[in-house]
Amino acid sequence: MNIAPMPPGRPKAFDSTEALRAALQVFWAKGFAATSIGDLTDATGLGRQSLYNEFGDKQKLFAAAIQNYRQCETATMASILRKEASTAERIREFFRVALDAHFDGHRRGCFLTSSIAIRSEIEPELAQLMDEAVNDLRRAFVKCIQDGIDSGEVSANMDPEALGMLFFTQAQGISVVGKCQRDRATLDRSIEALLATLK
Amino acid sequence: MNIAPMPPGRPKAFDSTEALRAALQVFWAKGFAATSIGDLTDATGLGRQSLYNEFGDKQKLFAAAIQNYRQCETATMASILRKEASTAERIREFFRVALDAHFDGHRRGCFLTSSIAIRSEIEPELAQLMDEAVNDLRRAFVKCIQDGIDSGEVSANMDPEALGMLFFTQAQGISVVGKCQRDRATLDRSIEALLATLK
DNA sequence: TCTATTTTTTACCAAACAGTCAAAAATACT
DNA sequence: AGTATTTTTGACTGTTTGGTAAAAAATAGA
Repeated sequence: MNIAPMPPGRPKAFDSTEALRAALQVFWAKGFAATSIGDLTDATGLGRQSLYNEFGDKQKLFAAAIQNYRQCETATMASILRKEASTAERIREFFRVALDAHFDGHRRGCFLTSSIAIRSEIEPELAQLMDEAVNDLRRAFVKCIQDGIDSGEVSANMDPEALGMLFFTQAQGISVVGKCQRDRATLDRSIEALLATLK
Repeated sequence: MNIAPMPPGRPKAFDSTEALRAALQVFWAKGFAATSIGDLTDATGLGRQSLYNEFGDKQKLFAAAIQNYRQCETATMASILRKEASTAERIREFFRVALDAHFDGHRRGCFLTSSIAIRSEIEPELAQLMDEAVNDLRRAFVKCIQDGIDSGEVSANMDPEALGMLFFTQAQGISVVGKCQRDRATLDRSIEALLATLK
């Protein structure tokens, strides 16, 4: 495998995905409409023109941020639901990690959840992108339930689509509720109550 | 009881709460940051100056919209949880009404849910307002569970705070998920699965 | 009809906005 | 060293923004 030959012209003074991650943080913290190009150049360190050269306009950059979030954060969370463990244990771990990240850190909730909540601020073409990204997680929940049915852990009478949707919706809800509810213990107990549906 | 004496000066050409409701619709549809004063004057029919005279600035108007939503929509939904029926039946009815309104109508989700999701767009003083408003609903769920425990319908081993939080979070989640999930039937079945936690 | 008071209308402002252009700077290749 | 190519810099544009000022219009009471 050859190393890519150096292209002619002045080399870029920034790392593209690093800049994208910085932009994502701003969109995540402020939302699409409330984020200005100035906010983005500040956060990325890129000059205005460099930002436009690299990512196109504000909306294209937002789309790229969604994609990056999907590939990094969403994929990581979904992978928890595919671990080698019982269905209940995987789901418990999912919510534990989600709540840890939330309460120990940013308290910003899921970027996709917030983006969907304000989707009307943005163009409809982006809506589809958000739907696809968030559906990765829903499908992962459904698959996790199905695994439990296959292994006999979960009753075969159960409806994996409905149960998957239930857990998925709860995850979305927590992303919102976590912003205005600082009592984590009650949220932990509510998840334990939810896990009882598997029995 | 006397009728209010007509004040001096030119009479207002609009109804204040009617204008507020129109403004609420715009904020609900577009979000705070993406709503311009022009959008608001268009929707209310008020002149720019009349809008400022009546409601103060954009943020104060948004606060008034939240209050109105709390008193109308949130209160109506919470009252379903206090009806004369079993705990399970009240909750089932709650979600039925919520999903009916969503899928038959605007598909905009709960105004409070969306506002909380983008709360960083707005001033922190408004955050408290949103928290209080949405907590009305959480408390209504807790009370509904407690009623079930008192009547013997729900096991006394259950934790009403945790279960109330569970249902409340699910309601918030549905408000988001409903925007990108057009399969209502699965949502209905997920609610039935959730109601099984009461047994 | 005149005065006091309030709302409406119209015009306006400075700031912020998204996006563009053209010149300057930095590199690879010859 | 010179040329081709690309990125960076900094200025610029027309528009939209939230908010305000002042005059015009509409009413009650005298």
